[in-house]
Amino acid sequence: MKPGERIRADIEGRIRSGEWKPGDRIPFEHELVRLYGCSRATVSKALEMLARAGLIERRRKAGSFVAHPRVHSAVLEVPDLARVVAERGLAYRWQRLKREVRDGTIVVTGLHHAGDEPYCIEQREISLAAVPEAEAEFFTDEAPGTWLLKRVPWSEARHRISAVMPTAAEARLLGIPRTACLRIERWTWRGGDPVTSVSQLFPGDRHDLVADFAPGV
Amino acid sequence: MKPGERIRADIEGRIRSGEWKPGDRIPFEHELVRLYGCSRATVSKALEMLARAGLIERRRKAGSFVAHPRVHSAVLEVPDLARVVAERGLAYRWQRLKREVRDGTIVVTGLHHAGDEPYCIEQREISLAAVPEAEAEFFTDEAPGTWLLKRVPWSEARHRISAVMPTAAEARLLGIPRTACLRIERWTWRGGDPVTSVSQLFPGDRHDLVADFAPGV
DNA sequence: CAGTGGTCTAGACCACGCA
DNA sequence: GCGTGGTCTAGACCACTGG
Repeated sequence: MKPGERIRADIEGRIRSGEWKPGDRIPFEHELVRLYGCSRATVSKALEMLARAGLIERRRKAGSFVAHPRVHSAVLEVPDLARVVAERGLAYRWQRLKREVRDGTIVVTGLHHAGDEPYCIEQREISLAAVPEAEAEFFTDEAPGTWLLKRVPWSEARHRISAVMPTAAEARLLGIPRTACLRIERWTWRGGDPVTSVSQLFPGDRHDLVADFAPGV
Repeated sequence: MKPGERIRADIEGRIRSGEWKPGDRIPFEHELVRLYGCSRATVSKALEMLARAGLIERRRKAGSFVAHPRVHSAVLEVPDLARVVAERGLAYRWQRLKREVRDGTIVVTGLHHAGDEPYCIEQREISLAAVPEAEAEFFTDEAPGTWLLKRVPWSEARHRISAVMPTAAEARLLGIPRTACLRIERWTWRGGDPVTSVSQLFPGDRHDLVADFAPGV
């Protein structure tokens, strides 16, 4: 095992096992240099990775300390619908319902299907200022999300997840009674300018979201 | 500006502006060493940070490339309920409904209130094997989540978010009609052993979740 | 104001993977 | 094979900050 890896694994183990508790000071860099017989750059890099993973907190002059656990954030997987459907062994299909242009924005409405059943209602807006080539697209065969992923440069995004009752029209489209649905809204920017936004509506019994929190993994 | 910072900001700017597009190869490390007149360790560290941020992808022998954007994961904030309620300018209160012990597990049920209204039903399980001192706690004044955060060492967690209809009893507790609710389930482990799990049920119109995705920030 | 972490230089060896 | 990124050594200076 490489020296840096060994240091990281060793300290991580002591923290996860509870031997070193939140708030405890871990050895100074120069002490670790002596303990492990390697250079300070190696020790520093190992500590930096632990700090980035949220396991320790580094303070000038004071040293490095075992961080207090915070289960206040987690990594949310936002899976590709085609993949989710395929993983359940069902055929995926996109069905465009409507496409219109208003105020320099393309608005596309459609249905994602799993097998023969509707799975998700999607309403997508695309800014023509940000993605002018979208004007020539009709999104009949490919969902706009899939199309965008292949073309749009780097972006920031915000998601909002909520539980709502579907309108009568939405319930009809999804082929369900009026029961709880999960709504995911996503806004995407590029350099501060809006690129696209989407609202997806899932029957509550057919879709959920999973988020993991695992410091250091 | 420090050399490493300058390199990182420079490359990041070229990527975000679209000058360097996904799939493009960025200069080799030794070229950047020459361009910026600094050591390879500095260049390497700058590239490592960009790679960790997901902006570039590094491949041996081939070089480093601008990564393709993926909006497939995001950071989900899992806020402290007391804080959320306080931020809305309402009084927070915890009301324990039941506490029992079965199979080496404490099961606590209670209500989080915002102002005078119920805000969330919580059912919490705590493993006595992992947290023996919980046996002496009654959780009448403090929600078990708050109590645990102060005591339990590091942990891994998994969240599941879904939309459900409340049972008649749940709707009565929340003081709402039978309308869509957001359910958040969380399981927490320590070193692979279960520590606690919780199920929280919110009226759909009173709570939602926000997740951000901002590569490189 | 002493000692910490933060950052940098100049060099080196290695493993991997494309040609 | 050979050049790339991955990792490491040994040493240095600096900014910050806690005692």
